[in-house]
Amino acid sequence: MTTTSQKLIRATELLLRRDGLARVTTREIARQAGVAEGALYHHFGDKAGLLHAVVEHSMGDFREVLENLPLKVGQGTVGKNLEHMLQAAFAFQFRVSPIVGSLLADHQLLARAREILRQRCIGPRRSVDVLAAYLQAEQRLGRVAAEVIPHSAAELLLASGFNAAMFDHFLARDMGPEAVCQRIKDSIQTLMSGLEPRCSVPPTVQHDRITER
Amino acid sequence: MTTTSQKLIRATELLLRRDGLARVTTREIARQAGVAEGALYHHFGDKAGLLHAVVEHSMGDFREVLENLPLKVGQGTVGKNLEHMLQAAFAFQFRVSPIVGSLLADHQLLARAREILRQRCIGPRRSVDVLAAYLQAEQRLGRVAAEVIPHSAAELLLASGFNAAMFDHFLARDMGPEAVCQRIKDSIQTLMSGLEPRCSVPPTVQHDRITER
Amino acid sequence: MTTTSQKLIRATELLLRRDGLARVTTREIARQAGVAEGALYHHFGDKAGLLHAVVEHSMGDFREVLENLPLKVGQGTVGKNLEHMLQAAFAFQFRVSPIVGSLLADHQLLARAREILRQRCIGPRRSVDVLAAYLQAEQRLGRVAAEVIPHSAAELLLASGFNAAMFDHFLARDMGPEAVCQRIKDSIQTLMSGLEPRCSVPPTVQHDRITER
Amino acid sequence: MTTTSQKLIRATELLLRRDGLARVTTREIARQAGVAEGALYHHFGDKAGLLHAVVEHSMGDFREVLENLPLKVGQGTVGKNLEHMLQAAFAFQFRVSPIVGSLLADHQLLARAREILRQRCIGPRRSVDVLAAYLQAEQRLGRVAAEVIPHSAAELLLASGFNAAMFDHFLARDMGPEAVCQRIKDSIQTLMSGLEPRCSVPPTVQHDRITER
DNA sequence: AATGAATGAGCTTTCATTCAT
DNA sequence: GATGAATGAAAGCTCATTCAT
Repeated sequence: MTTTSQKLIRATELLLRRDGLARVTTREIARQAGVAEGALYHHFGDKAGLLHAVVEHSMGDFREVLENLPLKVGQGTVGKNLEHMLQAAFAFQFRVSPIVGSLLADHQLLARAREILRQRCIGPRRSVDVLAAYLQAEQRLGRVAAEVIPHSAAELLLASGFNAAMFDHFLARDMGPEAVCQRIKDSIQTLMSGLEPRCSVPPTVQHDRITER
Repeated sequence: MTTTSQKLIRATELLLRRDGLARVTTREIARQAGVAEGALYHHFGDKAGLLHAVVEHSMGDFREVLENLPLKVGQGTVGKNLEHMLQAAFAFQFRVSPIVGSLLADHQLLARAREILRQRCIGPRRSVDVLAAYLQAEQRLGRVAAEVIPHSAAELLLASGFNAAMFDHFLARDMGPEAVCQRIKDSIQTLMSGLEPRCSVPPTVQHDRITER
Repeated sequence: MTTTSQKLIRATELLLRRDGLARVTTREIARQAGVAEGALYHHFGDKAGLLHAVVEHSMGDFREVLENLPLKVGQGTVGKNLEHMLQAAFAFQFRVSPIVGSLLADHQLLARAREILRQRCIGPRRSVDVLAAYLQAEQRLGRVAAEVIPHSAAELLLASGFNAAMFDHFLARDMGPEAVCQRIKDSIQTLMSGLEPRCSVPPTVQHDRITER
Repeated sequence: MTTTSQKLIRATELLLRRDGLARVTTREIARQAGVAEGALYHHFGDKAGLLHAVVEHSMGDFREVLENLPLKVGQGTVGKNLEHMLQAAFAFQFRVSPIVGSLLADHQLLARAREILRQRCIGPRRSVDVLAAYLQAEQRLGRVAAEVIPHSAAELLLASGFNAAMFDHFLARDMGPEAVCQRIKDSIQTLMSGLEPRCSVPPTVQHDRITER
């Protein structure tokens, strides 16, 4: 059985992605959910309340993945660990991107959202901090190069996913899951190896695998 | 002398950053600019027209920097070239971030903006492509490691700046120019060196390549 | 044991005085009474039905006092008889003032209330008539001056109380019982003696007892 | 030429008297005034603002009459002076009665109205004070009986008019101007002469003074 | 070119009322 | 009798846009 609140949250997610907050009216949400407009106010107080419920719902298992990252230090390979984390991050970022965009368009909503995120220790800054801490720990074990600035690397990795989510949204394109997966792998490979030529690797090897897209 | 259109564009930029599009009314824009509401319609046709004028105005010299990037191939150092490009990119991203947010909140506006950007070859995809082409060229010269996936590296670098701009906006913080400059340098250093320990570290530790497709 | 209907009536009286009908919702009434909203409809049919029950309940012993007034003709003093009657009238007027206000704001409710009052011979006009009849009877006995217009005097006396009740409500002040009592006594004294100087009383006597308030 | 604001004020007065505030919608006001709903907000900010404009407009020349009352001390006859003042008072009270009633139904509006009245020194208390001061001055001249309590007499007189206005409204009756005029004259005559039989009646009958405090 | 009063469609929100449990 | 989630009509209000001056 789907409850009224669930119907409303699902309808809102759908419409937000399709039309953008500014075009999504409470009337339309109720219609799409197949319930009366009043139900929205009964369950969520107001439109903003519903929006925040949608954000919560969008978090999925990202939080859990974030909490477990510290346990991975020294386990498996750094690349695999990063990959797992970024998959979860991207799923989250993809779901919230329509809302984050909308919040930037309304600073009143934004202020309210910021406060909620702060209270729950789940803001964007926190993700960066957790990832940076992980990288630093691996650095101590010698599994990450000493020259690396952990915070900077963490930003680079997470920004990549967030950016991709925003672009998908911006360009109204919809990468399939395999494309997403490959994009994440590519980012990690690039960041793992670094731009500077390695001493041992002769620069004679030409490769061109990534150019046709 | 400041013309009426200039006054309107400046007022809009200010209010967009301060309050977000959803809270910015034509009345408020006119008041802030010190002109009548009707003037807005004389000069820009409608509110969306004004918005697009603001985007154009926000581009600054970024376009020029982008055009000149191919000429830098093989010149100076890769790091310096990237740094110069990212500085200009960030300045642009910082200015447009309030507008990008607003566009994501209103897919009708977004569609119109997308069309304009496509016509002018100035969309976000274009920046990535130009930067990727630059990196590939440097790679052919051996100034960038062979394992690097140019497109992926370009995304990583630009995403970093865009992300930072969005976060500044999201968190209502305002990094000073020096902090911005340092952040960009850090990103480049991190990406240049790569996460994997360099040759000096005994190469016995095998790291998993994530290239299997 | 307090029944559900009693709880609802009390809650309504309280909220009506505190917030005014326009701000009193059925939900709030139910909450204050500690019962479900539906109960209101079981017991009173609709919100207007509840309101009329509150009016009935507010009548207290005023009706009885009114009925007994004719029996007082020629008994005790005119002043004491009037005082007793006005005390009861004021208590009633004080209780109904929030409701009278509300009725004046909604002529649909008002029409319904008017009908009920007419059927029960308890409208405001009836009070004036009863009091006027009493004064006329006393006039025949020579205990009230012959020049007095009984209906006019009755209006003056009742208006005074109604007015005071409305003002208490309007000014959100709350005269204590002693102040009310004194005000009624003053009104009666003033009306008893009349404004015109009495032949026998020399106007040389200065008095100033009432000026500091 | 009738301006938009004037049209709105007139329409509101009409509808308020006919239907009561709770039944008067902004849509209906605009329709009756023959202007767009937005005009209401352009000129008065909100519905409450319009209401206050209606009150101001309803004041007519009452304020002026009130200001001039002190100049009448010792002039003409007390009865005529009172009559003139009460005529103006009633005209005002009659016009505002629909609004006063409505305010009592909505304490939020009421609070705002109270504040405005206080700032303008034009509340109901002020009228009583001015009239009481007049009576006291006449008392010093011996033109009003020494036993009279000026404040109480002032209340009695003004309450009479306010009450009549409320009743006209409550009973949906509409006294013609002559009836109003006569009622006012009757009230004054009654209050001038007083209820107690005059000297011609043997003063042997002791009446109880109710002054003990 | 510039003005700003006027417009009115459409928004979010409220709340008396119903009805399955 | 009692409950309270669900309803949906209708309210106050906003704001991009027009147009006579």
